[in-house]
Amino acid sequence: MTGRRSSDQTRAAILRAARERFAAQGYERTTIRTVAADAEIDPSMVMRYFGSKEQLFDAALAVDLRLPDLGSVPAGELPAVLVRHFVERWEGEPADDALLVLLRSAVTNEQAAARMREVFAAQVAPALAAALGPERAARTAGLVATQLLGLALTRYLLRLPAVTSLTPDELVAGLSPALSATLNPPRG
Amino acid sequence: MTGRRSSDQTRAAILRAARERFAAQGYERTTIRTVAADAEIDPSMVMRYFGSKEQLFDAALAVDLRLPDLGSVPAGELPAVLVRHFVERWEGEPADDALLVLLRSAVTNEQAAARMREVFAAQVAPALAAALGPERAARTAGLVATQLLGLALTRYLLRLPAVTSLTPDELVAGLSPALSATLNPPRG
DNA sequence: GTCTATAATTCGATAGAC
DNA sequence: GTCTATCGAATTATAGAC
Repeated sequence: MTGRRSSDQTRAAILRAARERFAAQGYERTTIRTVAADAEIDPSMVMRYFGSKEQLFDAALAVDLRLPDLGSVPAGELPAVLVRHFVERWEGEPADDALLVLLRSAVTNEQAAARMREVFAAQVAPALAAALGPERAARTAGLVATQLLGLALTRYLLRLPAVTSLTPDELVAGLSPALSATLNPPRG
Repeated sequence: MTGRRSSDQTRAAILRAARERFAAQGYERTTIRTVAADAEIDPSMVMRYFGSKEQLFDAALAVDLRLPDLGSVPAGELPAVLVRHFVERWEGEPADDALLVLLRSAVTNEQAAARMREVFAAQVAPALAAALGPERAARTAGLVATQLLGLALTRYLLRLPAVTSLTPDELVAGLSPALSATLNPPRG
């Protein structure tokens, strides 16, 4: 037993610090030196544990949306359940840096954009298919993503006052009709 | 008359090259050297004309959405007009780098995010107010922005296959019901 | 108006002592 | 496992010749 942290503790501390920095500053402006300082270790330890800045970034991009089984949600409640799940995911305690890292980085970094497409294909699309059936899911998944990611973009990244000023309940009430219309477009 | 380009030509060439680079790579990965190479001049000329990389960036962020007078659009057609305007704005010829620079940069750069909020307040909000009246506009502008910017995010930045696979007409048809429901929420 | 040369930083990555 | 020292590369920005 030494006074040093275990490998796992050190590794976890580095990853936590890296996610905070990547989330706040993006890939380029985040330096291994500042991550190491946040984790209270030597910069060379970051290289030792993760090999390179790019591999550290890749580890920070791992995200689990924790979507519930949408197949057991009554059809009429699906829009509200979706909006509420993502709002709570973004604003829960502790704030989820992994989600922020992924979205913020995906906009300027092709490696992260590819991960975003993977997350969508592996987590969002199947969950929607369970609720809507494969055909309707295939037809509407893109538009659902547009609205849910649009919310994250304007509220958590751009911080448009017109969006940040809304309460979570107002967001659910305001966006559910739009999602509902997307899933069940009116005849016309 | 010399063989050299005029001041205005040189300045415009620099700005055009800068927008392309900022749009494709974001602020940090864009270097004055590559911008100068694209514009076929010496890097020091960029400094001479724009003072610094940050001031060049600021010049590249100027955007005019060219929104039409929404007050003269029949209420029922407003959603489709909005979606079509922005899709054409993004996909028109030539591709509008200024718009891409602004959105891409605003996600990781506070200077650009502030500009995005300014553009929203100065161009989007007044146009919506002309169509909907000040009260309804104030209530729905944030949700409208969520959907239109969400479209740009998923289609042009993240390039989600579920969104890029849609044609412009399919986008208009698919998103109009959602916008319509936002502007005229069903009683409930 | 345009270019050369270079100053002054900063960063990722490596080698090696302990 | 942790740290010191440093290399090599890249960048913004400036000074000054022509």
